[in-house]
Amino acid sequence: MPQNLTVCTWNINSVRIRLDILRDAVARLQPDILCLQETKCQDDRFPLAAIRDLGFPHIALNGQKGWHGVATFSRLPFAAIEKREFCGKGDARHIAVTLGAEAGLATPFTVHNFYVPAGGDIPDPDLNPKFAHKLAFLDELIAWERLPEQARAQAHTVLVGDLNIAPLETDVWSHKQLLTVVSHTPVEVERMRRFQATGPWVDVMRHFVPPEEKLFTWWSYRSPDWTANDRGRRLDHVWTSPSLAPHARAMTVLREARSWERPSDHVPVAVTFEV
DNA sequence: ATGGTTGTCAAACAA
Repeated sequence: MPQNLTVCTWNINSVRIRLDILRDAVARLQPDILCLQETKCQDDRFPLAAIRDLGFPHIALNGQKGWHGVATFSRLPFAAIEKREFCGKGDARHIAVTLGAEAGLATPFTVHNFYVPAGGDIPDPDLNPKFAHKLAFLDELIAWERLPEQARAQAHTVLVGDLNIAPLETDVWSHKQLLTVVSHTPVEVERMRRFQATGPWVDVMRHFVPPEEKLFTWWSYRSPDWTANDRGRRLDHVWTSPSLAPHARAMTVLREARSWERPSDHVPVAVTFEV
């Protein structure tokens, strides 16, 4: 029996102060698997009861005090949870969950949830250690041996998260003006493409909104009115293994969430798969 | 060209 699985990703920028709009996002998107980034909450302070009340009994956490942090919630049970550390810094920037037979799935379904370093303001690794860290993080992703090739071909895998890079010209409000702005510089975009080629990973959001059209998931807080000239970027992504891409049925970028009370600067993105 | 805002945790720092 095929079933629909909706996977949602959202950089929530503090999970504890946004439980109300988290509830609204869940009501709108009805995800089966919800991946958050920038939870800014250590694991022993996580609002587990509130998440369970939203309909997610299965919770996988990788948090730290004050900043970063990722979390993945599920309506269906996990067969496995895995966390990876990058750049030997102890940062909480990745968690993966796998759903299997316990969740009623014949083919295991793995979801990687990433929070890639933002990279600071100056796009020069010699002058800016945060940009150097971002590039080193991407180099580790490129070198990441996920699965043997044969297993990779059969597995259903999703990679979501705030990747902090807008690769296409239409992923930013002005390609020309952002070429020297961290998130859209050629050196980052080139590394992202190399990482994408290792899967290979399929940019499934662009199966629903063609690459010729602008598509954003983030609008800066530093603008008095985010709607005024739509100066956004697509920093949040949903990638799939080639085997899973044809199973994608729908995609939503919940733009309205940017206007909710006390919003995150990112909005949720959801993709529904028939598996 | 510059500065603009938000969150953590209580002074800077990160985004």
